[in-house]
Amino acid sequence: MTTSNPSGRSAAVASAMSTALSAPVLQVSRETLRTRVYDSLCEALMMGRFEPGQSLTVRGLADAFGVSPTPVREALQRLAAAGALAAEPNRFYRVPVITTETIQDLRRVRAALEGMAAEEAAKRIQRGDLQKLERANAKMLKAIDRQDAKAYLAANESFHFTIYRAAGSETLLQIIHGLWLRIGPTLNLLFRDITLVRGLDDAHQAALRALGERDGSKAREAIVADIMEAGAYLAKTAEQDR
Amino acid sequence: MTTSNPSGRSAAVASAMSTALSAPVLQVSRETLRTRVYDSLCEALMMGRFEPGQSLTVRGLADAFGVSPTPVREALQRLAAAGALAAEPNRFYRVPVITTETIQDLRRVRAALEGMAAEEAAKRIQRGDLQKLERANAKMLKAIDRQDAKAYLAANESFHFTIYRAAGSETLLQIIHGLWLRIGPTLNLLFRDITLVRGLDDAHQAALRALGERDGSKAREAIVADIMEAGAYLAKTAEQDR
DNA sequence: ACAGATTGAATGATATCACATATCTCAGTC
DNA sequence: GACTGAGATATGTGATATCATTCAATCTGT
Repeated sequence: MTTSNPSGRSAAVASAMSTALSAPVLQVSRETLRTRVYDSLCEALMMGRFEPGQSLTVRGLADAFGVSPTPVREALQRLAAAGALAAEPNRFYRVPVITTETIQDLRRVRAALEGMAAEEAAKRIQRGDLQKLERANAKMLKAIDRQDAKAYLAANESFHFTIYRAAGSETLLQIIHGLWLRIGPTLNLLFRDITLVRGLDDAHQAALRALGERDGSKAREAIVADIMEAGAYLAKTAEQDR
Repeated sequence: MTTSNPSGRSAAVASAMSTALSAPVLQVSRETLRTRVYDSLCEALMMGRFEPGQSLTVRGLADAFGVSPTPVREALQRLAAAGALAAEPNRFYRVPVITTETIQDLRRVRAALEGMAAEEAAKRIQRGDLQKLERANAKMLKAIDRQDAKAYLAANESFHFTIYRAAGSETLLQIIHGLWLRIGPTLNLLFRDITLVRGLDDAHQAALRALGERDGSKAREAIVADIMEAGAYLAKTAEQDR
């Protein structure tokens, strides 16, 4: 056992981690081990491979990744500093269980920042990015048909971040990424077992159209609507859980 | 010598650090060493004790703080991840020299987020916080009279963050703090040697009034104006330097 | 049988050590 | 005199060892 969490899922997760990391990317990269670990953990969080409340231990992950505790601890610390993990004093790191208040807080900030990014993206987006958006959207529709939540969420992430990258602001991109890291586990948990419906795609369609027409305020509106919709759904489902 | 930077200021800075940290805060705190180091470095960055371009070394700071390299390395890494320091591979950490493009980028994001925080603060701010704002403002005026840039900047920071804390969003607060960390060294450097003028206070007066009247959009406007003004001044001065 | 004390295992934090690499210094060479 | 390259030095990074703390299971006394 790599961790002591009650759900007992971490061994499986850890082995997934291990394979993810064991592709050493044999370029001349200046990539440090802790960066690799950090990136792997980010992806795991974003893809919902960790459940809220699950505990992560330094040694457990170090074994899973096949590295020493040092870079793992530093990656965990960085995630904790960003609010993506909760660090309990002298205990373990934990995937945070966020409250509905926090969800709403995040939603407000996301709406402001991602809306701003979308508006900016409308001015600068290139044809290639628009095509990329079309493809991501097509993937989402297919995922809905197959009821494949994982593929849906991956395509959704790709769709959004293609837009945000197009905004050309490194600052915005970093902050938005940090926000997604926080909401990711909870979002993905809730999406895991539901039936995906076509309606979820409306806001994306609107965003796509607005970006194509280079209409900044419409693009903003569409993204904000998407965030609000998902957030409302999330809050509703969280409410039911209690 | 604790570092090898050409300006040769780091020894003095380091000793200032040392005294800052050597007050061990003998509470039962769960505070870790790396957190203490991180906080000290944050404050140093915010107060302009480091110049853009200055290099910081793990071992140098460790000596200055009287701790082992480990917690220092982790604090530096965290700052680098937040964009408050630049990490040069197998070289040293460096206080970033930011471009005017980055300044404008930061300014846009700051305007959106700090404006949002001010608007929210207008709804929720308490009488006690308003008094705190008055005091901070009075300190700023006194600092202008004395031409004391350091006191001015400290009071300015206190003023702004009192507002942002009043907004009641931990998410916003963290992000804004991160943005200030990035802009801090450059901002403080430029303010160090100028003659402070009364006009700098206008936006703060307007913000204070708007918050007192609980007028959210006016409060937003005032804060945005303050950011834009300072940013324009900053860009102008940076332009002159070339 | 039960409540409190105790001990042992697990964990994160820190210190120390080892290593690869980038930069600098300064002979030696053309 | 300028340049090249080997060695020295400084640096961040990663691994390992040790420590303090926490928590839970066990033990003990009533």
